[in-house]
Amino acid sequence: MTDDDRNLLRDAYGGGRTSAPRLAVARAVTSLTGAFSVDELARRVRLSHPAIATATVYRATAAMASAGFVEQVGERDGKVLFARCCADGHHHHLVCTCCGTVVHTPCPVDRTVIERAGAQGFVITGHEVNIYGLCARCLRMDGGAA
Amino acid sequence: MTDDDRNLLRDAYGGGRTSAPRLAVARAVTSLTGAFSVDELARRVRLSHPAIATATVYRATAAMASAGFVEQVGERDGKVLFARCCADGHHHHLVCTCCGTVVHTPCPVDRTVIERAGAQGFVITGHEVNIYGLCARCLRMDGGAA
DNA sequence: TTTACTGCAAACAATTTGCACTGCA
DNA sequence: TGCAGTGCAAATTGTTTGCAGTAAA
Repeated sequence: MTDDDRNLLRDAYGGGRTSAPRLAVARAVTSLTGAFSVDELARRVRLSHPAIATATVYRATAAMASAGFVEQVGERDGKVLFARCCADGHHHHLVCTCCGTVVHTPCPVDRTVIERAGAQGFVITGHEVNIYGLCARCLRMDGGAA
Repeated sequence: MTDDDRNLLRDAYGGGRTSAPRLAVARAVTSLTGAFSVDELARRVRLSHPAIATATVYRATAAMASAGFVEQVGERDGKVLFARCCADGHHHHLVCTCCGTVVHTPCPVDRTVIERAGAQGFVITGHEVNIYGLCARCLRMDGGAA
């Protein structure tokens, strides 16, 4: 257990104990470049730690989400997608439907929408915005393959 | 079976047979003013037709969605929310988290977001926008109650 | 007569939870 | 030593599906 490991655990879980499974899950998250579902994360974790249970990965993911280390960035096939998120402030995510690459985007729900809602007596309390597309790399591969 | 019923069935399912369960489900949809989950719809249907199975309501809802008679407008408690939608063109929905009232709103994912994505080599292929809030009526009741 | 539609129940899959156990602090 | 964290397996829950029966066309 290095200092780096301790720092990672603190960042990922906002405190708590330093166990091997939690470290393995946090490392797996940092090793993934884009969006992932919990079971994809669990599969990745098991490459190096086959004994770690899926429930543990779910619990660790929930802890990381509440610590703000990962964010929910949409869903695919009925599974929730998460991604590591370093960006500050309110923003949303473009998720590549091919490789899962995540790009930040400012919130498109702007003053106009809020005012128009207000004009109808509606007060907006929250919103979900998930934008899907293809990243530059996948576009190239798609073009090359097709 | 009146002509109105036949018209409703045609609108709701885009054709197909005129059966009592399908008519009951379509009527229940028109009787609901806002967003509903499938099991809420099923409960409503059973007020008048207790024998109609949940699976039938799911199948009817899927048929109505593919006919464009209802649209998915978000989710709540892990359940997909649908609503009757008469609006044309691309738009999204403001859903009152209190009573389910649905209000249409233009798509906030505008040129700016698309261009910014394009600048990063990203081509947007789709998006989900669900906006939640409180409608005028619920705001008043909330204010009055609190 | 054909077959779309239905009811029923079982299947499914993502996620959560109960519980006893382990090992970090 | 105490309790957070874990593994395992069962439970939960929204939704789908297989199948045989019914009824619309």
